[in-house]
Amino acid sequence: MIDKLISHINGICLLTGDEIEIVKELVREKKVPRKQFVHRAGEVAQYSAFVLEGCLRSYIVDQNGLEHVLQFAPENWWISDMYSFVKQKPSDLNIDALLDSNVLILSRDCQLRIFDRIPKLERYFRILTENALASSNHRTLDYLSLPAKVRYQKFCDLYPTLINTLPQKQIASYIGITPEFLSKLRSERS
Amino acid sequence: MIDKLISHINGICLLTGDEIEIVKELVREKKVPRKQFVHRAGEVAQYSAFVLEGCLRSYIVDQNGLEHVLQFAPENWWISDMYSFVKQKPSDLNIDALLDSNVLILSRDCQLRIFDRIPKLERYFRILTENALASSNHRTLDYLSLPAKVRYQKFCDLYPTLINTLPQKQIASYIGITPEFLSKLRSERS
DNA sequence: CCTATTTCTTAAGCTATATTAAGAAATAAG
DNA sequence: CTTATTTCTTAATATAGCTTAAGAAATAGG
Repeated sequence: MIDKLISHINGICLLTGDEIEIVKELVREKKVPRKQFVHRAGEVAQYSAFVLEGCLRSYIVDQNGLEHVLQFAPENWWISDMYSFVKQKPSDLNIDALLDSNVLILSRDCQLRIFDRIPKLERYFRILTENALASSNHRTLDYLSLPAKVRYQKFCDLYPTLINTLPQKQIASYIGITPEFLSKLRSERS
Repeated sequence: MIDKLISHINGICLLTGDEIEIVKELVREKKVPRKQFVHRAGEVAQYSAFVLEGCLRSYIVDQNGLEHVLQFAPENWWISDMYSFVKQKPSDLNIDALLDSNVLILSRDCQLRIFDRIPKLERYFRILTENALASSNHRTLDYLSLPAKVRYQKFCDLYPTLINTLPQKQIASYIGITPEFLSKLRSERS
């Protein structure tokens, strides 16, 4: 299973056999049943998680008790509370499993230590973070410039797998509308 | 002037005298008068820019001809079309100057070469990108969960300098509302 | 200084999306 | 299987924020 992570890293920068062994020692495999938390609002994020199977999400709960999804992490995605993980301060993100999942966890300590031992991995994470920022920028601009229907269509194009595995409620939350309104959009033809 | 960049880098990871010289050779100073473009939609982003004086912004123009601001970059901020800069593909962001400005520009080629020569700088940019992603996540969640008035108040708290130097129009665009509606919000008391 | 341009304000009417509610359908969990 | 829980749908009503328009104020640039 851990080979999924190795393949992912190798897709960005090739590791030697020794380096692969080091990586394998740094991460820990963990089962996360549906609805179980990987990180709770108010706590300092200890880990970043790489999803081997299943799907996690990060989200906040607002003053009215409504949830707002920041990120979905299906197979082969990393997920963390970036702010809390990097600054080692509490923030208000929650991370939990939407499906029974299996993940690898990496602590910030380990990550920082590994950056000194294997600069190639600092590069790997730099590139992942650059890509994540580019995607996030794209999402921000979509939110600023497009009506809900178009944002939904783009979501379907971008994440066709998620459309079939996740409740519509979660997708509505991600694109920033109520589930009732998404239901209405979907019932319109074209 | 270029020392502003050196100080900024030193605030994150200390450079040796030699390294400082190398950095100085890689960037180029450039004046950017108000309204002049640093990057145009449809082109491949050659440069990332570090603002020494003035203020730049990145934005898109939507189908209706309306502008939507992704980022402001006052003094000591980096700005680029991250997607285009990283992938070396065209995208639809524009970057121009809101005030007469003075910037340092760094090409992607130079940046990648410098990462191999001075790993410390790969670290510097990794950290900047992590912080930018954390901020972007925050903005996304604010947009999903807060009404315009609160988003405006948070903007005022976060960027007090910009409130006084930039046209309200630009700020309205950043927080995702029309200038007319921002004007209305501002006229309400409390 | 003077003029052109850009920005800001106000207000009336409009629309995309939210809220509430309640039943139907699907799914989870004993 | 059966029941409880969660999710989805529909529809009526409400509202935050948009559009349009037009004048006032501020600013840029000759």
